[in-house]
Amino acid sequence: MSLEKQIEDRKRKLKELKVKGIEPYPHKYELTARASEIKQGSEDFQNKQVRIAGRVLSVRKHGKTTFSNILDDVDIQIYLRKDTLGDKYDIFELFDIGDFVGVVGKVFKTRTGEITVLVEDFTLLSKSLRPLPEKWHGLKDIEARYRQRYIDLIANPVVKETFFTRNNVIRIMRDFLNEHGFVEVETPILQPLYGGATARPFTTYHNVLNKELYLRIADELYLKRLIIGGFNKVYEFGKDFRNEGVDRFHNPEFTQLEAYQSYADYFDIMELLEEMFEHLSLEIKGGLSLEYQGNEINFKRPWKRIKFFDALLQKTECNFKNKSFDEIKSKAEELNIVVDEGITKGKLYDIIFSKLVQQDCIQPTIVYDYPVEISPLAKRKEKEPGVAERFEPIICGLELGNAFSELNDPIEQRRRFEEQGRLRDLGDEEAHLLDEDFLTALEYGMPPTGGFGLGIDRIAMIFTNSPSIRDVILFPQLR
RNA sequence: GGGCCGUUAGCUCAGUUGGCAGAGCACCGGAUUUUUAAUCCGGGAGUCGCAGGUUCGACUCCUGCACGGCCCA
Repeated sequence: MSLEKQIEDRKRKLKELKVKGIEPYPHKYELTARASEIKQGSEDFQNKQVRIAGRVLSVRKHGKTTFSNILDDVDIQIYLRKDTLGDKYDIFELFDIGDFVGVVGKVFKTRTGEITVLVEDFTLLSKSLRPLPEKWHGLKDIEARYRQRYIDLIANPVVKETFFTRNNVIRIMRDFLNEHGFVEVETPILQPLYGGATARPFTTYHNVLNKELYLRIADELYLKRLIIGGFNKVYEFGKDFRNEGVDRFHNPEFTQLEAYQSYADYFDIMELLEEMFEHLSLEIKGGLSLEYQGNEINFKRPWKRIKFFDALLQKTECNFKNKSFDEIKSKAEELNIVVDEGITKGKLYDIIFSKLVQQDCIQPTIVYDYPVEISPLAKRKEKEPGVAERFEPIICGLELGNAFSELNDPIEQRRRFEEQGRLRDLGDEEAHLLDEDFLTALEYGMPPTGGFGLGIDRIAMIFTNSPSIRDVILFPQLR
């Protein structure tokens, strides 16, 4: 039957129910148990009366008896008999798969041992007008799963598990930081000037203020202002927005955790992150290892640590440190890396690194001491010109975040911004903007500080063994 | 931006060399008092992603477009 006819038929049943004086959309229903409690503690519930509710998933009718499964937090079988329900039994004829039903009845075990509620009374809680996907193939069409995630959640129970795990990741990290004396804050998403990352922004407009605003690409510069203001340890979970392509690892809006700790440097941050990931793995997986897309990952401290230029040296037998742009470019071409016209030295480093090194970092790896050209907010390394105190944690070839000893010298920071300005003039649209207000704040003095940003979606991918970022975002961006 | 693959009933999928549009589930009618992918009998359900082209004839071949996926940039 066509979809239209099926909807018509359900509306017909809706009318019939109303004619019989049944309200199809009542306001509430008192529960005494959840399906999961009944199933787990079945002995305690045996022969006890319960009130439960859920969405009808399947109906097996045998004349004067009917079995049905309803989906609460888990699904549970209910059993209706004409001899217990009398005339009311026939009302169930007007129920469809997808309807919400409330049930009063006694818990028992069927012949085959399945925990079941023998229905003594039932109530329509919400009439569904559209048919659900079929029961055992579920909903497979990837586009439909993303566009109509609510159906995906009903049809594919594993999806709910993924998002419970995502929730756990965030909760455990938040608890961890709270226990380590960090204070959670909220900073502006609408910013007059965007900064803190190398990316293009989304632009919007405030009518009353009559000015352009940007959706933040990072929280960094505001959190540092709070360090300047005297917060010793701060963090923020929030959405950042980057106006770039959409693929398996990128969604234009994504969740980031940023944290800053005063009097710390990037080595302290490395240890903090290692500890946090160990803790996360223990809490979620019950151990230090997990499988991600066929790779066995172990979070045990200390992680492998390798310097940016040493990693490149190992791969290419070429020392890229302190080389001129032309030297790096010709070496890249030698390595069959396509170099776009007008690329900057920093971008070139970035491409070579992600092509040659990042892919192969399967176990948790800390790559540190990045080229200063691509680290405009990180402190320069003492006695090592060209290198900044910056690291990235990489797992399964996935860049999970970014961390520095934060640059707190206002004069040096101004020079770095000015250098970014030159790159912008040469056409690099992702170069950082000079933020005069931030420089003013720095001029008041920022203590030595270590900080990090972590991509929460990617971490959720790893802990849920999801191949695509869209699997861990409830409503991912589609065209 | 480029390459490859996909789009057929509400869902999951077949569709042969270009020759009547198919199945299972779901749905509708009937039988059925412990089923669980219930079973049995009967039924109807389609803008074959969209727009062109080739052809006597297109789900099928060609071109363009849209949406999605993977890979590359």
